[in-house]
Amino acid sequence: MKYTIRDIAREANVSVTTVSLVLNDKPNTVSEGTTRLIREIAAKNNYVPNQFAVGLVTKKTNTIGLILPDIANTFFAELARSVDQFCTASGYSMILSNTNNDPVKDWATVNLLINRGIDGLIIAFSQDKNKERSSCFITMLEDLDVPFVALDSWIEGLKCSGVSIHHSKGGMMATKHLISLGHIKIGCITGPRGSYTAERRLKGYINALTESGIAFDEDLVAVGNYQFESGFEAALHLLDHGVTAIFASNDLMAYGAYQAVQERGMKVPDDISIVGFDDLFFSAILPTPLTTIHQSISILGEQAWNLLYDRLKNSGRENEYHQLEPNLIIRNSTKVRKG
Amino acid sequence: MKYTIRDIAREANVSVTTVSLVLNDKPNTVSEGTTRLIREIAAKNNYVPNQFAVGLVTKKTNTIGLILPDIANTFFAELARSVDQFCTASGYSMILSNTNNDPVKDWATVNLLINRGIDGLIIAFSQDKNKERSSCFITMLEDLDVPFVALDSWIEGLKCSGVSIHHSKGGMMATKHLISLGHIKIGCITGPRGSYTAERRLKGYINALTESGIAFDEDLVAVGNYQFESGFEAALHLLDHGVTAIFASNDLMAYGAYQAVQERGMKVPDDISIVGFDDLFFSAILPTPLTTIHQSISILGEQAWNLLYDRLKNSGRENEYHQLEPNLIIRNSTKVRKG
DNA sequence: ACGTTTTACTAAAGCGATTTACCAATTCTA
DNA sequence: TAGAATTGGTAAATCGCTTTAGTAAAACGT
Repeated sequence: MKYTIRDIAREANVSVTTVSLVLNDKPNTVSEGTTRLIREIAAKNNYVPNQFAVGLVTKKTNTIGLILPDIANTFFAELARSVDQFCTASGYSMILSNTNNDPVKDWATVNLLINRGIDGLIIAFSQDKNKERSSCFITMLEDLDVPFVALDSWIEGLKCSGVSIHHSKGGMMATKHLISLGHIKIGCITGPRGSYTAERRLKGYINALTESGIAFDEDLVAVGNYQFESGFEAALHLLDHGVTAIFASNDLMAYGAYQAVQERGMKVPDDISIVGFDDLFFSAILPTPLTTIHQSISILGEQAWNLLYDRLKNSGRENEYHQLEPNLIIRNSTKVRKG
Repeated sequence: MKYTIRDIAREANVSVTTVSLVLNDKPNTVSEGTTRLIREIAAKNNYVPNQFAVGLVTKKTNTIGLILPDIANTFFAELARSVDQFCTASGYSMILSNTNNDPVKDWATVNLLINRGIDGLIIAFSQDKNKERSSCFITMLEDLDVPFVALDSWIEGLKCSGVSIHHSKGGMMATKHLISLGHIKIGCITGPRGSYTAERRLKGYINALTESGIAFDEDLVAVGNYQFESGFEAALHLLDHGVTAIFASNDLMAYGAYQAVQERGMKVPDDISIVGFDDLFFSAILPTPLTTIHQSISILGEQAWNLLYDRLKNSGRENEYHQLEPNLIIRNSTKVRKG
């Protein structure tokens, strides 16, 4: 049926112990000749150990879980690729789960993956408005016996390791850039209420305004859901309030804003300046390339993996939360205010 | 340490066999009282069977593998979401692996996943120019004891189930559209040599030309690699050969072609018509929306899952290969030839 | 030359489930 | 009332690996 360690042992005329020792590079005293022979036979037969058997003994699966709110969003897709790349390089497999931004599914998925026997978990939380549920979730996560790290997002109050861009600083940089161009009526399209990333970016926007002595105006904040369509709607609303510039909490919504500006018969950046957040691949190739806050997705993925890997190999680690420096990329969608 | 079936047995004063039978709803003759007792004890202690032990015996994990060449490509990202959605709805988990379009990694990944104990596999093959290796791969796949279905792509000669768009028909529709607008010097940017999808789409292009009595000119075919940058380079090359229209084998390369046209100081569609393939989300929101061949990604994912599920539940199925009808979406990037 | 190391390897006990084959007592059936 | 069927279970093998505790023979030290 399947080629097992026993078959190698038989072929090499040694015991399974010897084979196991050699193939796992465990300290041993097997002669060089035998070692080579075993390796050759294993390679020739394309031997791969049965992970159930291994896992049953070692309690390890060399598999991690990655929980993402929206894999179809380019940002998360690239994040998935990055994490996958680093974890496969370390000999781990990745189980990917998509939660459609549903916090209840976050919960369910964590449980599911735990019972599938993952060794660790990387999770980009869905937004959750429900404080009580969140706090149950926190308890459950902190009681988990597998290590996990938060990626991109975070739940207020959760003690854990994680990595994300410095969202509020990013929001601040974007807004200050607009202010430096002479804009005063600056609209903000935020992500969904209850989303950690959205709240932080909004915070940055508000801080920038305040620091520059511009009064914060509730009416200039429109709530989106990080999707294109919602950016379009929100921008329409802001345009009606006479803004001359818009800070969109992600690029996708910024694209929606472009469309809204066009709909109103105006032009980016001549009439309206727009700055986004994420720096998706498309932002650079747009006919009017988007000024935006760059997130280094591969570094995000790498650090998330490194944090998890540390804990996998060395359970007693302290929590670390890394915040990556945002990077303002100035392109053609922003310009000095007219008149 | 962990609560096992043995603990339940001890607590209920029965054998592990009895517990196993009850908890798995296997045909048994256990009395109602004992059954209830066992269930209660299991529930009280929050018993979850060790999946390694289960998998070691049953060889089932309720997990499938999805192998994709490039998760960062929006097309595949959406495909992943679609497959994930349908398979989680049926109680399965999905392990996602990215191969970076490396056929050697296809091989390795299949083996890896098999040994991780997946029950089935959905695979979008990487292109492979190496005929000999392909044929080894085919042998290996056909000998596999888990069911698999090919998605989007296919390996020449492989007997299997699968689903994809009708690539060549799509290529033909795109090209005929250009011909109907009066274009004669039509360039084609193909995907990588050896890629099934690329070859089929190219075939459609050639057939359209031939059927319309236009001589096929090798010089008007430029090879890309499905990435933006390669589309840019290829288009530059084609423009040098005086084409008035370009059929790009995917949208990403079509975006590259837009850029090349701009670089040459020309305009889409006034000077150059462009048609793509995939109909990514972005194609519709571009300032000059792209005329393209629409693929229904969610149907692709659904059908792939359905085919696999059929085999999972009912191993004796015959192979089926579904080809989805392509759909030409006419937007603003194509126009009647000048002059 | 005799004890000690080192070298090269092995037997066997798990890991935690499933599953097959069987058993003893009770209840039917003809 | 004897044999068959049913009821209510169990023992033990097995899945494929890791790991501990050896062992026999060769090499070494003095």
